[in-house]
Amino acid sequence: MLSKKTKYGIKALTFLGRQEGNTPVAIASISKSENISLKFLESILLTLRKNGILGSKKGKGGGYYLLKSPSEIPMTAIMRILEGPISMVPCVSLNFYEKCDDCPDENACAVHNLMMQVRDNTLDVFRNTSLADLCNC
Amino acid sequence: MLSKKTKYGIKALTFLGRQEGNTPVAIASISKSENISLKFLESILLTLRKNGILGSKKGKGGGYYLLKSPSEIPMTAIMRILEGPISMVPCVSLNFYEKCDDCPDENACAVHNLMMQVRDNTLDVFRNTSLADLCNC
DNA sequence: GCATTATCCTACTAAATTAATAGGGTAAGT
DNA sequence: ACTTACCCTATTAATTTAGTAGGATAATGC
Repeated sequence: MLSKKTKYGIKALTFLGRQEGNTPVAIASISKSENISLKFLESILLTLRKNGILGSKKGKGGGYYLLKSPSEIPMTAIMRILEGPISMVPCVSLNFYEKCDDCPDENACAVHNLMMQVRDNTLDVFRNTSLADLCNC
Repeated sequence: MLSKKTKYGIKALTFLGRQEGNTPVAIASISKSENISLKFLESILLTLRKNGILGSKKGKGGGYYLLKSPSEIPMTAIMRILEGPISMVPCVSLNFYEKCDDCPDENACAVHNLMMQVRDNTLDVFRNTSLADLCNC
């Protein structure tokens, strides 16, 4: 299941991508438009900023803005920052790999091989989708 | 993330599918072979039985066995019983649909449309895979 | 330079979910 | 009868998720 954090994060990014120009948008504006708890959203935008997706400006007229054009932000990046691994099991993760405790041989593991296929398919979607695609729908 | 419940359940089913004939296998055997906590596995196999995947036999020589041939058990069925929805958000789920609180219009929701694609791709994998495919690897 | 605005940041808490564990009940076989 | 092995409910511990609290910091405008 997708966490609310990721869901809200994507909605906020889409909202920012749809703005005219690249002027900062206050958290409160996004929060109201997208029905997201202000404080929760605050922490989400903070992690997006720390991970190089957003820039911010303090004080009056401040807020958050995209650092790149939406078409240059692939969904793989957003998903990994917000949700973590794209795979359903750590043992098939490219970026968050971990060995399973119970599994003596990964290549003989049915779950491993099945989830590898799922990962490849999911990855395909995220690799071929940028934030720009989400903004135009 | 895939729950341990689902992971263990798939491993147990694969183990059963690889057996010669269709004689009952004791929980304890599966538990040892696959390194799964006996009591936890017990509850997993119980739900698989209640959902028509497994049959069981009590007393000496008893245990669990598949009710159908592995090739007749699609992964969609197993996943839905063990893990629940295949979609990452309830609003794109075919079997477990739920409306989002925050979203006024699903068709205009970027998350909805993206996750629809992910669901279609994941579903494709599970629909085209049966337990038999997992047993032969 | 002071008031206002709005992000920054840490810590905490409540709720939900997951992963087990405990322990006795029930049926089948020898 | 006795043993084996599933049946079933309830409880608990650990983890994760979602959200809150409250002040610190920086920028802007008068």
